[in-house]
Amino acid sequence: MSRQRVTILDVARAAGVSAQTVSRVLNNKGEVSQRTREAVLAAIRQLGYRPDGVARSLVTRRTRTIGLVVPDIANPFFPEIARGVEEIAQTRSYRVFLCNTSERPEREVEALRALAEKRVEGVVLCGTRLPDEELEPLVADFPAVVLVNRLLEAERVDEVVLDDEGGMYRLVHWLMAQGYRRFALLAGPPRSYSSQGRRKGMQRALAEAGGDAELVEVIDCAPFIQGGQEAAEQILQAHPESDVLVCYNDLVALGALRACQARGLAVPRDIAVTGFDDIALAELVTPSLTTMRVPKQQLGELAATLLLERLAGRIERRRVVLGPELVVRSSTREWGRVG
Amino acid sequence: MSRQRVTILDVARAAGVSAQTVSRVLNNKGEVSQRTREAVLAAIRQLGYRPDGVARSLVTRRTRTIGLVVPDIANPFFPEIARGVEEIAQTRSYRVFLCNTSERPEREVEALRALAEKRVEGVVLCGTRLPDEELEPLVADFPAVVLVNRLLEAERVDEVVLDDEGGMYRLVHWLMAQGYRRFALLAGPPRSYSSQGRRKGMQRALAEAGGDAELVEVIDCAPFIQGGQEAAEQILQAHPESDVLVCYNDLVALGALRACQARGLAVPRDIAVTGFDDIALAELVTPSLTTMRVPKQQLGELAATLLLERLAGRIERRRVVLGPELVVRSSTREWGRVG
DNA sequence: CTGTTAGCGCTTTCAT
DNA sequence: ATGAAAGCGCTAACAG
Repeated sequence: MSRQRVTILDVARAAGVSAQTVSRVLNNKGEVSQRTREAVLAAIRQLGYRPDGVARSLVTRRTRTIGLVVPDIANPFFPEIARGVEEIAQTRSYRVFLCNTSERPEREVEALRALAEKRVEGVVLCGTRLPDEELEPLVADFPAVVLVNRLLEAERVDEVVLDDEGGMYRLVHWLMAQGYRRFALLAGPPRSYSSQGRRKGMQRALAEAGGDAELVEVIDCAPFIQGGQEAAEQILQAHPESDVLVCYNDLVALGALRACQARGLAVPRDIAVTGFDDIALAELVTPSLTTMRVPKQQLGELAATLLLERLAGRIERRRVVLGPELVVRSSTREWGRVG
Repeated sequence: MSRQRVTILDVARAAGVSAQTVSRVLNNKGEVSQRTREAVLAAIRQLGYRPDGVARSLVTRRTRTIGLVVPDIANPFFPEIARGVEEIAQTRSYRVFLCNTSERPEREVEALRALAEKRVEGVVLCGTRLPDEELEPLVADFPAVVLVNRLLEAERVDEVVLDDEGGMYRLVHWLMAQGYRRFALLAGPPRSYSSQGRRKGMQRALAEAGGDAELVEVIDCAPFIQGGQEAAEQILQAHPESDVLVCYNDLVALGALRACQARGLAVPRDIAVTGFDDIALAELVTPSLTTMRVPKQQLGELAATLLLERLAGRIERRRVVLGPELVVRSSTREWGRVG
């Protein structure tokens, strides 16, 4: 393998034409006679020529590249989003830089800076922890930005958000219909956008119920199994009268399940547990989780679609709201079986 | 936000120096007086200048970019690998293109072509399905390639592989020590590298046992829950005397678990089930899975490390073999409790 | 310590 | 239908 790359000029010489003509057949631009086209193609094949995307990008000022920034690709919420983004991008010959921030805001900043220097045409930014005033100058560096599960009033920024509040409202509403009355909320990280929406949904549902149902306790927790387990232990200790642990997400719900098990409580007989997100785990654990399904891949597809639309020229901002869907499984009792 | 990018020349003019001097302070190269350095820095800040990585790459011939090709990022095996790769890459200021092939060989080819045009410096290629003769010319396009779980004798190619055979051998050996004698193998896709190794491990362990233990049936299956369930159903039907279903991976084992459940068989009392990989699910399902833990993130970290080492100048080829580790959980009976 | 010149590999513009 | 010239934004090489 030659370390010296073959360039468009080598091809031109081999085919006995100018570089310009080679460029034309490469890009199907301008008229080229059948004869020359074939000669050029033959030379390309023979030399194993591959156009240099870097040089091309420098002059066209397009990189056909976007960035995807996620807190943690190993968190089961994000791989499906990544797949959705990649899937759409690749249909339009875009490539995706994956940036993992390990949940650290400073690494978000760093990733965004690096992506800007790489001249990506746009960025899909998921679950950012950055405050508005930090985010604003950062997103201004890109021709297009789509925020997933975060709002920001800024030019050239579109948003794909989940209706967290509505989702939680419907879940709690349904739980009340099953006869549940004493709710404990394992609320997730207080500063997260999703967490705030889900809290509101819970509050709204309870407010509507009047004095009929009550929120026994709200406790913040890390959005992982461990966080859920610890939060649940506290709640079971302080408020054994709770009859359902409503969890920020499925991982927290798994932790809650374990805490119940550890105290010898049967789910859903003694106490119910609900999740949120519907990650793959949710239906595979025992008992399987009643949860709100978040269309994760669709979230990613939509984000990429909005990004590419804007790159294609759309000016006005768009915000798309996706609704989660109730999935009833075994971690809650069915209507009529409430004790 | 100005759509017209500010260039190094703008900075130079603003600071009253040449472009070269700006370049020097940007790259900390050559001596620059404190005074000018500050003037340049001030101009950079004031103009909001960001160096253009594309232009820079064109002249330096380095993109500080690598590619990561995976069959399916939503398959729980790969996100951790991706995290490992990204983690290492980012410590050296490299960025990672994520390419999802949806398990389709033609998309692997396409991804590799695109990465070559983007002039990535190297590629980490996971679980490729391409035959040697197709793979060879493709990898020749890159200064460095690391194959994960696949071997290929080719220049500038390093390999990170799992000791599938040894892992399966140890698992079966341990199962025999627990008293298991009639093995059924849900073997995964016959052409996969991992699958072949795991089959061999099983055969070697049984061969050593002499007539003491037997392989009741080997059945190929898709490496997912569904595939495992179907395969297990066939086996339970045709060979109800089997006393352990040894599964290609954890997902297959989950399918097997379901098939057992569907037939009213208790695991591990009536029949045992084992997995492979130790994805997050393995410890969360009921019964939790006895499995071989594959150090997935480490696989990714190692792959990226080898890649960067080669880019840094290493010439000789390296093959690193990682050993999986037995994790005993509840889907098998413990020694002494064999009925 | 700083500037000048050249050129990375390609496409754009303008001729012919 | 094809070619020549210019230049994208940067750094390498050399000069001073």
